[in-house]
Amino acid sequence: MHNLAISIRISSDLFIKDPESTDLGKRIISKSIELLDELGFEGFTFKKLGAAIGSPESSVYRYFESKHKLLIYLVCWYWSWIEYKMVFGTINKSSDLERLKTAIEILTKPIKVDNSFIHVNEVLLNKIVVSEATKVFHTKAVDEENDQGYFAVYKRIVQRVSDLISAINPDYKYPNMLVTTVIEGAHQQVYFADHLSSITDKKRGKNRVYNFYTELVCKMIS
Amino acid sequence: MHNLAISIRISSDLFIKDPESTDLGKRIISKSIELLDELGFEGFTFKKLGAAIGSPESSVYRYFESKHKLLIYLVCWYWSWIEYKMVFGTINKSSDLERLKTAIEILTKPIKVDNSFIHVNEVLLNKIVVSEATKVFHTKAVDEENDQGYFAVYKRIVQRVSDLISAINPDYKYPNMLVTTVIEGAHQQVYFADHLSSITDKKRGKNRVYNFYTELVCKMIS
DNA sequence: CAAATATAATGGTATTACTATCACTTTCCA
DNA sequence: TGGAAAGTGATAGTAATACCATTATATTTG
Repeated sequence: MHNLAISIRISSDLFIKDPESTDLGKRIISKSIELLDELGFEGFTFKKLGAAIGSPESSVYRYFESKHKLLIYLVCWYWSWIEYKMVFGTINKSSDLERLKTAIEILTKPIKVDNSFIHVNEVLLNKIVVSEATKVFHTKAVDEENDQGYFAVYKRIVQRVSDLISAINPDYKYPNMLVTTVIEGAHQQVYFADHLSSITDKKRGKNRVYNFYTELVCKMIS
Repeated sequence: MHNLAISIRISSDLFIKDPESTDLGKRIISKSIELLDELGFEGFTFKKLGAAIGSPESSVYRYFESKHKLLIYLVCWYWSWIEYKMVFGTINKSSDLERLKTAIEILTKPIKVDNSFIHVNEVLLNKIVVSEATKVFHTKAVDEENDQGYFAVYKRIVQRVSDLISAINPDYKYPNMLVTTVIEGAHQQVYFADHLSSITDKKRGKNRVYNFYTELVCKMIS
C-alpha cells in the first residue's frame, strides 16, 4: 500500500498543537523517533531535538508539553497503527482461530517498513516501543494518565484479542492475563535477545518469538 | 526465622562504601526503600533522602555513585533474597516437578515480611521492583552494566528455573523464554491489577497470578 | 493589504545530579 | 595516651535539564 488516504488519530490531550497539522510538526515527530532511538529517553532532550531540526527548543514546546507526553504520543501512535493492521489483517479471515493467529503474528513478528506514513519510521518506532514504552506506564502519574484515556488504544487491543480468545474458548479463565503476557513478553524477548542473550533461546531461529507465543496461546486455550 | 547469621552479598562495584558496614549505610538503604516507594524513581533524589535521614546529600554520595546505582543495588538485593528463598525452599523437595512448582510459587505469590533483615522491608522492596525494576534494564548503558555483572543474580535465577524445566522435559525448546515470561509477567500482572485493572482478570481471586503461571508452565512443558 | 498564525531568538527560573572542600568527632591501635 | 585514619556534617559550587515567557519576524489567508 502506498500513501493511503487515512491517518492515525491521536487524542488531542497528548499535544498542544497537532504535529500532523504542520511541516515543522511532522519533522518533530520524524526526528524525535530517530533521536529517541539514538540517545534513549534519558539522553533525549528538546534542546537536542531542536538542534537536529534547526529550530529552537521553544518551538518544540509549542507542540508538546513535555518529553514524557511526546513519548506517550509516539507509543499511542504505534499502538494505533498496530490496531489498524490488526483490524485489516483479520477482517477477511474465515474463523476466529485464524483471526487470533493473525493477531498474534502482528503482535510478535518483526515489524516491516510501511510507506503509508512518510514521516514515521515504523521499524525505529518499534525499537523505541520495545526499549522505552515501559516508561510510559511506570510513573507516579499512571492513574491520572489512565483516567485521561492515554492508554485507551493499548487496552482496546488487549480487549480485541481477549475477545477472540473468549470466542474460541468461552471457558478459559484468564484471557486478559494471557494477552498481556504475550504482548509484553514478545517485546521483552526482543530486548533480551539484544542485550541479555543468555536468558533467551536465541538458537531457536528467527521466528522463535512468534512460534513460542503462538504455541503458548494455543495450548492454553485448548 | 529470626535474625539469621547470614547476609545478602552484593557486588562491590555497585557501591562506593558498603552500606551494610555502617549505621548510616543501613539507614540509607532502609529510608531509600521507603522513599522510592513513596516518590517513585523519578521523584526520588539524594537530597530528599538526605533530608529524611537527617544527613547532607554529600553523605549519601559517599555510599552510592548515583541514584541509578542505588536502584540497581536494591534490585540486586531483592533477587539475591529471592534466590536464597528459592534454594532453601526447594532443597528438601522430592522431585524436580515439586521444586519447579515451589520456584514458581516464590516468583509469583505475594511477598511476606521476613524479619531476618531488619533494615530491609521486603514487602516495600517488592513493590519497588514491580514498579521500577524495568528502569534498571532499559537504559543506554545496559550492555556495559551487563558486562560489569550487575544482572548476574537475575540471570542465575532464570538459569536455575530453566534447568528444572529441562530436567523435567529435556525436549522442551524454550525453557529460558518460558521462565522470563513468567518472572516478568508475574510482576506486570500485579502492576496492571493496581493501575490498569481492566486488562487483568481480577475477579479470578487472590492467587490468580500464581494459578495462571503455574498452569501455563505445566501445560507448556507436558 | 490587514489580520491572524507560525516560528525564531533570546533570556530566565527552579531543580537536578553531582563534586569539592573543610572542620569536627569518633575509633583504633602502636 | 597520642596521633593517624575513618566517618560524618556543613556549605558551596557547577553544568545540565526541563521548562516558561516575551518579543520580533516571517508566512499564510481571507
